[in-house]
Amino acid sequence: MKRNTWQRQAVRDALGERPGFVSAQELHASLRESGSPIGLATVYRALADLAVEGDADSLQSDEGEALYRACASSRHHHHLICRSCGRTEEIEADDVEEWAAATAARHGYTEARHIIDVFGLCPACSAG
Amino acid sequence: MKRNTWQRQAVRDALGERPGFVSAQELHASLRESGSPIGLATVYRALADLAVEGDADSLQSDEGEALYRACASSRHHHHLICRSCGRTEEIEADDVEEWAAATAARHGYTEARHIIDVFGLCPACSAG
DNA sequence: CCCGCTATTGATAATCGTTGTCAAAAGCCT
DNA sequence: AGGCTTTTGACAACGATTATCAATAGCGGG
Ligand SMILES: [Zn+2]
Ligand SMILES: [Zn+2]
Ligand SMILES: [Zn+2]
Ligand SMILES: [Zn+2]
Repeated sequence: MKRNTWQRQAVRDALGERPGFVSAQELHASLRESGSPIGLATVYRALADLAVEGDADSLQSDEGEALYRACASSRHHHHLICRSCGRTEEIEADDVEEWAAATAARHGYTEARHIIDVFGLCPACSAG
Repeated sequence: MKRNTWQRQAVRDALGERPGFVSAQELHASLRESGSPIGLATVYRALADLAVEGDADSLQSDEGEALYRACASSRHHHHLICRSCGRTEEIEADDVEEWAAATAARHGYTEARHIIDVFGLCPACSAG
C-alpha cells in the first residue's frame, strides 16, 4: 500500500503554492531553500505519482523538460500559459474536444487523444 | 553565407522519404544503414536548420525527444499522428485557430501561440 | 583550374534532465 | 516496542542533445 510521508506532502504543498508550471528541479531547489532536506529523486518520484493519480497536470516544455502543476479540476481540460512568468489558467472547450475526436475519426484514426496548450503573455507580463 | 553540402541535402532527402515524425537519432541510423557516413552532430544541426527555415515541422515526444518531419504545406497547420507507427496527416481547422486566439484574448493574454497535436492509431495500426 | 578563406563537418567530450541502485531510514501494522 | 515493507536519498548510470576544435571541403576570385 501507499505510505504517507512528509516528503510527498511537502511536494504536494509546494506544488500547490505555485501559480503555474514548474520543473522537478525548480521545485526541488525551492524546497531546499525553504529548509527542507528532501532529495531530488524523491521530488521526481512524487511528481510522477501525483501526475498518475490525477492530482497534477504535466506537459513537456519547448526544451523537452517535464513541467508540473497542481491540478484544480479533475475534469479533462487544457491550459493557457504565460510564456514569461508561467502563470496558468485552466481552460475547457467542448467544441475543440469534438473537433479533435471528429478529425481523428475522419482520417480513420482510433483511440484518439490530444495535446492542446495555448501560450501567451499574461496581463501583468503584457503590461511590463 | 550558407553553404550547400551533400550532408544537408542527404538529411533533407531522408526526411522527405519518411511518412511521419522521426528523431534525429533514428534518421542518423537510417542514413548510416544506407551507406552514408554522415555524423550524428551534423544530422542534429541540419534538422534544427530545417525547422528554423520552415522546411520541417518539429514537436516534442511524450518522452521529451525532439521529432521532425518534412513540412509539406507552408501554411500554419497541425498534425494527426499515429502513436504506433508514426504515420502523420497534416490537418487544418480555422475554427480551432480562432478559438485559441479568442480564449487567450478573453483572459487578457497577448501574443498567443498554441500547440495542438492529435494522436491516435492509424487505420493500418488499428487493424493490426 | 587552383588558391585561400571560412563555413561546415564529425569524433569526442561535456552537459543536462531523468531514472536506476541499494543500503539506511521511516511507515504501518500488531 | 518489534517486525515487515515501502520509501528515501546519495550517487552512479543513462539517453538525448550540445559544445569543442582540428581537419575538411564549399565557394568566389584570380
Ligand atoms: Zn506572465
Ligand atoms: Zn481536450
Ligand atoms: Zn500507424
Ligand atoms: Zn494552429
